[in-house]
Amino acid sequence: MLDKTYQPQTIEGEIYRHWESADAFAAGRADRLQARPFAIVIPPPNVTGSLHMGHALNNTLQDVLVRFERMRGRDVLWQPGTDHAGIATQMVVERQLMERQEPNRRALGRDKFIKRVWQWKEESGNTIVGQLKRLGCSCDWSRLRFTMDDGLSRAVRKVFVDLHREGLIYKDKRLVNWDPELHTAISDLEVEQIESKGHLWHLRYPIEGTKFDPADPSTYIVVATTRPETMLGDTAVAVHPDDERYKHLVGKHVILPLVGRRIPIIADEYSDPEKGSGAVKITPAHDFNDFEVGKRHGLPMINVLGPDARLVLDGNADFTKNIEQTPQLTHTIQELHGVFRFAARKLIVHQLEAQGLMEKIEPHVHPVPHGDRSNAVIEPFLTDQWYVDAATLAKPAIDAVKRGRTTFVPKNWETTYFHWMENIQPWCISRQLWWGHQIPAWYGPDGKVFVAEDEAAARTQAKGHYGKDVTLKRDEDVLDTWFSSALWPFSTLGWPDKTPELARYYPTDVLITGFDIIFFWIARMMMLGLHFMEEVPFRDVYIHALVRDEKGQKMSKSKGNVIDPLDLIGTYGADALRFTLTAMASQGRDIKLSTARVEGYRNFATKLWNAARFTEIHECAPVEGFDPAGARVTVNRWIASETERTLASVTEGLQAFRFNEAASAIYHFIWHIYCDWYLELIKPILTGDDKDAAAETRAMAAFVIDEALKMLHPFMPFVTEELWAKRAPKGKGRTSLLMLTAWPEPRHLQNPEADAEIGWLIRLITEVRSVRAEMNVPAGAKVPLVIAFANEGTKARVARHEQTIKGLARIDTLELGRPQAGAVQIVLDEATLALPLAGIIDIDVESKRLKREIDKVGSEIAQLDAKLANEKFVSRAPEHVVEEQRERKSEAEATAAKLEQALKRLEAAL
RNA sequence: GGGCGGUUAGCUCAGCUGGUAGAGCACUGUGUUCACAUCGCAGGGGUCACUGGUUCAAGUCCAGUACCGCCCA
Repeated sequence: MLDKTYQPQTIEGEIYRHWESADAFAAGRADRLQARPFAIVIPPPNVTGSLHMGHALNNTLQDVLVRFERMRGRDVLWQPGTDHAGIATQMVVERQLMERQEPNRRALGRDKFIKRVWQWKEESGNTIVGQLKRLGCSCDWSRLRFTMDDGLSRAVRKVFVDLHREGLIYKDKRLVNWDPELHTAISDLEVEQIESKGHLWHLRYPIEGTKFDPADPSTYIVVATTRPETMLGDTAVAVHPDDERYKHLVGKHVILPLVGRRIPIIADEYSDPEKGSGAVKITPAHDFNDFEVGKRHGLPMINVLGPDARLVLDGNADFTKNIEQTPQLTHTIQELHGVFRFAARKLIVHQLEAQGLMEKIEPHVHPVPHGDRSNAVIEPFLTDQWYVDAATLAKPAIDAVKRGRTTFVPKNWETTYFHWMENIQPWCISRQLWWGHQIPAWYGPDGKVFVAEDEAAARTQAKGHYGKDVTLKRDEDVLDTWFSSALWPFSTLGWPDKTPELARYYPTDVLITGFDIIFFWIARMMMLGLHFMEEVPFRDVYIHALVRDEKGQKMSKSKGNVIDPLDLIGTYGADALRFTLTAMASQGRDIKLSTARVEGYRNFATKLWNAARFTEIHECAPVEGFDPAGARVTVNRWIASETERTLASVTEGLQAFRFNEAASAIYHFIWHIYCDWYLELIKPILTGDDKDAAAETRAMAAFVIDEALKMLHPFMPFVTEELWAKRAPKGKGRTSLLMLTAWPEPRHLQNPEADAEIGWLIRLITEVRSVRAEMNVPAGAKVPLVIAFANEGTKARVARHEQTIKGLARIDTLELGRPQAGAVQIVLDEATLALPLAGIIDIDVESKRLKREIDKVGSEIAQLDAKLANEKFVSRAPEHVVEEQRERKSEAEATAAKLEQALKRLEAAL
C-alpha cells in the first residue's frame, strides 16, 4: 500500500541507482543497434563549478528531450562532460592558495601549480556530476569526458596544427584586450562594456611654431579625451576632414605637452565633429580605434604601459625616439615612470592644469571595458598573440544556417548569429595562463616557430630547418578554453580517430543552451565542426531563456538573490523543480522563478501519487491484452479519448520544443481530467453491481494511469518510475523500467460521442453544484432533482449515469418530470433541471439569478445578431464560421426562451 | 546609435497559422462523502500599454508612441 504522501527524498536516490545499475542511460544498447540514433552533447559545465539554476534549466530540458526520444525507441546518446574553464579554475586554485597562506602560483612554479589544479579537479570535479544526477539527468556517464583528457587534448593539438598549416591560425602583433590583473590577453567576448561615470578632459596641445598662450586659442588645439594618461603615447591629433574649424590646421604639428614630441594634425573621418571639441588625440598603442587610424596614416605606435598597467617610460626607446631631452621630459619620466595608470592620470591632469593646458573638465558617462572574470578595467595592449582567422571559418558556418542545415529555435536568434558572424574579428586564442592546453608551438634560438603535435615532430621540423639539432623552447601560453569547447561535438566522440561513435552520432540532433553563449560556443562549434567534419555539429539549436529571480533580476552571488536548485530539490524533490522549469520554458521569455510555483508542482506529484493510490485501493491493476478501443462503458470510452488527445498534445509539444505546452497538457490531463472527473465518475461503477463494467473500468483506470506515467516520465522521472514499479499487474512483479518503456502510440481512441455525453454529464453536475453553492445549500445535504423536457437521448443518458449524478451532485431522488413550483431551475440544452428547494431558497434571490442569466444570454444574442446582420460578415467570412455563429445564436435563443419560461414558473409560485 | 524581446487577472506567466480571453499562485465562500487538506467543491477578478491602419473579424497582422529588459557598437 502506498503512503499517503509522496516523499521524494526517500526514493530519488534509490531510483537513480536502479537506472544506473540497469545501464539504462547507455548509448548503443544492444536492443537499439538498429534504432535511429539521437544525440545531444551537454554544454560542459565548469569542472570545479556547482549546479546553479541555469544548469538546472538547461539540463532539465535536455533530459526531457532525451528521455522522450529514448522512449520513442531511439538509440540515445546524451554525451556528458566537463570543461576545464581556464581562467576561472586557475583563479579558484590561486585563491585557495592564498586563503591557506601557501606559496602563490609563481612561487610554486608552473609544474607544481598545474599539479595542484589537477588535484583540485580530482577532488571537486565530480561535484557537479553528482548534482546533475540528483536532478535526474540520464547522461551516458560511462562516456564522461573532460576537455583536458588525453583524447580531447590530442584533438586540440591536431586542430591547432592543421589550422596553422592551412594559414587559418597565425601569430600577430595587434592590440589585444589585456587584463592587467590576470596578466593575460582575453577575447572581445570576454570584455564587458560597463557604463561608468568618468570625465571628458579637454587638453590644449600647443601648435608648433606658436608661442603657447592660454588666452589665445590660435596657439593651441583642444583635444577631448577620457583617458588623459595615455597622452604620453600620442602620435597624432585627428580632426574631421570636413570640419571647417580645423581645416587650416591639418598638416601642421603640435608639440605634445609633458613630452615634447612633435606630432601631426591629421584629417580622418574617425574624428566626430559633434563630440567633445571635435579634435581627438590619437594613441595607436592604447586604443582600438586609434590603432586603425594609426594604420591608415602610418603613425608610429608607442606603448607607454606595462603588463600591470604601470607607465613604462624610463628606457622606453619608442617613447623617447625623436624627441629632445628637455628638463620637462626628464621630470615627466622621473615623476611618472612605474606609476599605476589611475594614479598617473591624476598626476598628468594636475601637471597639465598647472601649465594652463587644461581647457575644461566635463563629467562624462561612457562605456569602460571590464574583464568578465577579474572585473579589472581592460587595457588595449600591443602584444604578440595567436589568432584564428575567424572570418574565413565563419563563411561556411553562416551558409549552413542560411540554408537551414542547422536551425535555431526560436528562429530570431539566427539574426543575432548572422550579425556577429558577418562582422567577426580575428579570434585571439592565446592566454597567458598555466591551466589549459599549452600551445603546440616551439621556438628555435632565433625565434623561428615550429608548430607540431608534439615536441619530437617539432624537433624534426627544426632539424630540417637548421640542419642540426637545436634547443627548442615551447610557447608558454595556453589556448582559450573555448577553443577546446569548439571541438566538443566531435572530440568527445573520439575524433581524430575514426570511431564508430563518431560515425553514428555525428552530427548530433540538437544542442540546448542559453543565448549568452551563441558567440562563445555555438558559433565556434559551427565553424570548427564544419571545417573538420565537413558537416554541421547539430541539426537544431534550441535557445532557452535565462533564469531570474521572482523580481526579474539576474541571479548573482553579489546580489544575494541566488536560489540554489539543490535546496529546492531537497525541499520539493527533483521532479517538482524539473516540472517547474519545463512548464515555464516558453520560447522567448526569461524565467522568473518563484518557489510557490515549485511548491505547486510538488503538490501535483502528490496528486498523481494519490491517484495511483486510489487505483491501488480499488485494485485497478494493468490487465494484459487489455484493448482500450474495445471499452463499452461510456466514461471509459471518454477517458480513452481524452488520453489520446493528451498524447497528441504532449508529443507535438516536445517535437516542436514547446516544452511548456507539453508540460501543461499532461498536467491538465492528470489533474483536471483524470483526477477531477474520471476517478470521481467511476466511483459508482467500481462499487456498483455491474461486474463486467467494474472490471472494464478497473482495467481502463490502470491503462490510463500507465499511459499518463509514460507521458509524464520525461518531466517527472522519479515519481513516475516509482509508481510504475509499484503498480505491477496482479500477481506479477513489474520488472520493466518505465524509462525504457515505449512511448504510447495513437490507437484511434478519439470518440466524439463519448466526449459529448460525458461533456453533458460534467456540465450537469457542475451546474447543479454551482446553483447549490449559490443558494447556500449545505454541502452535505442531499436534494431531489427533477429533469424536465428531456429528449430521448437525454433520458437515456440520465438512465446510464443516474448513480453518478446522484453521487457527485449530492442528489437523493432523481426523476423525469415537470418543474415544481418554486424550484430552482437550470437550463441544460433542451432540458430543464429543477431542484425543488422550496423552503430552503429565497424565491426573490432565485428570480434575480434567473434574470441575470437571461441578461447574459441576451447580450450574447445581441452580439451574434449584430454580427449576422452585417452583410459583409455573411458574405466574406468562411461558411463554417458563419454557420457556427448561426448555431450559436439559435442555441442562445433556445436557452433564453427556456430561461424565460423558468422565470415565469418561478413567479407563478409567488 | 544599431538589433532583438517584453508590456494580457492582485502576482508569475500561457495564448502556435486572426474567428466567444486561459493556467498556477494569491483572494472569497464552503467542505473533512472511505485517493489526496501538499486536498475537494463553488466563486470574484481582465477597456489584452497607448494611437492609428489592414480585415467581415485584431490580444493575435502592419506602422508609430511610451515605458522596461537584453545584446552589439
